[in-house]
Amino acid sequence: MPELPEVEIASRQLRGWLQGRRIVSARAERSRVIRGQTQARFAGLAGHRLTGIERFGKWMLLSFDGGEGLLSHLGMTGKWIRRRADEPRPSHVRASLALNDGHAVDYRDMRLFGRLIRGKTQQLRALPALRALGPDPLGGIDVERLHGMLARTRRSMKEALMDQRTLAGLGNIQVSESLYRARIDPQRPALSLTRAETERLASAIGDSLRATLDDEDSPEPITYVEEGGENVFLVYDRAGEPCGNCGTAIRRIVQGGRSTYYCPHCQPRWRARATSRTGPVRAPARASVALQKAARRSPARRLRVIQGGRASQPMR
DNA sequence: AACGGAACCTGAAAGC
DNA sequence: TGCTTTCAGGTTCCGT
Repeated sequence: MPELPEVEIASRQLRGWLQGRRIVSARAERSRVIRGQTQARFAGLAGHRLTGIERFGKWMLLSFDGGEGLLSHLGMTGKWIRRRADEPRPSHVRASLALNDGHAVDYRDMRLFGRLIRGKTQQLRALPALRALGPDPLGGIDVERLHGMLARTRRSMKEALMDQRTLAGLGNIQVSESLYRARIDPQRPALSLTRAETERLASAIGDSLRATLDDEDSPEPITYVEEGGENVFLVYDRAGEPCGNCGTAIRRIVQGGRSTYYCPHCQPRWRARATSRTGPVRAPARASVALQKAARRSPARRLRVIQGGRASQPMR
């Protein structure tokens, strides 16, 4: 389920779970998640302690003493979870770290699109997968650079923002959400974006990321975006529902094989030479009454609220 | 070099 | 009821 906000939450959780503990034993299943690597390499984490976790877009780099490292990408369905060591392992667990505090931290991934790469921290940092990434948007966006990146591709805004070299960490949800907030047509050629619009987009991306992060990191019941729960997004997965800003039905189209959601009124079809003087779409305080109603009528198909940091319903 | 599309996986939900 | 199709928040590879 992971885009930047979920990975950020995951890294904070991992930090809390691993910091100050020692890994008693480590094991990985033979699976796609570890591709060419041997299981013995994972076992080599035993005896080590976490020294830090960094996030680069959707990647997490866990550093351990002795220069050992573990690079983690959650793919589509990857997730780090924790249990007491004496509790049974859930399904789809591809790797486990047993700790000296009586807990085990598992990497669970149904669809196997995620990755775990073991190695020296130094080597991992040098991997092309990391080096090719654009800057992380949570640290603030360099508008000049973003404008430059967009200016050199003929692809649509949607596809340009999905490219991890543009900005690292945006995924299918955040791109739809950001373009909606910035009132930009997702089908518009990226190279047509003006400097002013790029500025608007940059702040929309920041707003969208922070909004999702806040939703998922609320102090009380921690809410993760997963199967079956409330849809906290403005347009994502809301085809047919009224736009919270103007009431027009949200539309779904497919770009680069992925769904894009947008409001045809707030994000009018761009035509060459069109001038744009519109301001950013403001997020309704929480969600408009209309949206909340709609959400109750038809709860999102595969978004589920998970509370207390644990899945309320194991994936089977 | 840049682009679009298929491939890689499993499971849930919708469609018939 | 049960079989088939569609869809899913990711990257990577391959042909044009």
